[in-house]
Amino acid sequence: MTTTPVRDDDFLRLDQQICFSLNAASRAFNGLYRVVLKELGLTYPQYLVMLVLWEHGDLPVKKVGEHLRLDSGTLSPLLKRLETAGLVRRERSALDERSVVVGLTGEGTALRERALRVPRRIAAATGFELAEIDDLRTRLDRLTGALDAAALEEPPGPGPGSE
Amino acid sequence: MTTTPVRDDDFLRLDQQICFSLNAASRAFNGLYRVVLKELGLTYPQYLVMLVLWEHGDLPVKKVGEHLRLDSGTLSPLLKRLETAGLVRRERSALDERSVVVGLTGEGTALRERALRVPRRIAAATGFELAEIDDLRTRLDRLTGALDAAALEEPPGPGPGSE
DNA sequence: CGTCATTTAGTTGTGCGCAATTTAATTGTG
DNA sequence: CACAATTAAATTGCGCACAACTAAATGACG
Repeated sequence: MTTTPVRDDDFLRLDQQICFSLNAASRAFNGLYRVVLKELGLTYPQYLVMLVLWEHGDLPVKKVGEHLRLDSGTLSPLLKRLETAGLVRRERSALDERSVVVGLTGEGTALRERALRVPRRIAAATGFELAEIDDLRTRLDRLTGALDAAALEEPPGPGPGSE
Repeated sequence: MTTTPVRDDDFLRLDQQICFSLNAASRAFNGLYRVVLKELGLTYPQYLVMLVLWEHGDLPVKKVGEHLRLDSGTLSPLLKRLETAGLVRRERSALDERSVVVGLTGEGTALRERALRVPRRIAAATGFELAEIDDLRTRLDRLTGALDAAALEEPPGPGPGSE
């Protein structure tokens, strides 16, 4: 361990920096997407769902959730809105009646053409080089992995091997 | 311009990576904070507000919002919950009756002692060196600045050209 | 075969984020 | 002083994220 000695007091301020910065960046992204996606009639999470469907084709709700780290509590109402908008269809799977398969309608498929313009506008807005974006993405993914792992270890007991 | 020629098609996938990674990291952070903050009875946004108050003392709602990039639509109900929890007090300013000053109660001030342990647990969970966290923070802040600026320029017109 | 655990969606409830609107106080201007 | 413009909070409405729970279908096992 290369733990640099830092007083809790200082740490509390450092902490605010990183968690807050990440939060702010995420919301700033969201704000820009809101503007750009408005003309497509999509919210940012809806756009993410459409990206998944455009890339992978028809998928059960479960699979969509795995791609986006979202559960049915979030996806069910969201997909219902996409269905109302005429972009997707939902049908019970014949093979497994528990599963609901989400598929693109013609309109949903067609929307992809208009969505192709979105990423360039977003990327341009960041002012970052592609390489830097990629580097940032790598670090963030590593961070996410570490945080998820930690969240699983935190709740049960404060030490190794209780219960 | 060092624009690497990339097809819109590829771009659409790259795009999913960066926006999605940031979103995922933010939610992963949120999840870990949820676990760690549970014993303090705070949500993550409430924790951010407390951090601001601990650092700056009593502040009008407006100032709290400036520190956190949040407006009264978010802060009003949040502060009401903190008030109900007995952590803060809200009083109309005598000098400017429009303004509501948010102040810590004794209980709110005391909570800081217990909160001092939080950052270390979070930082440990990331598995990142302090230097790397700081580097990441810097990049994210730059990103946020660029995105905010872009969001202000986007809405008026689609720019030179299209439509 | 029947029973029970697991899996998959959906529902409910709470809280956040933000746009749009409302209300009240303050400031600026003639 | 009167009156319009601005400012600060609060409220309303919508959508997302997540925990907790329900309902229905499937799979495992004696």
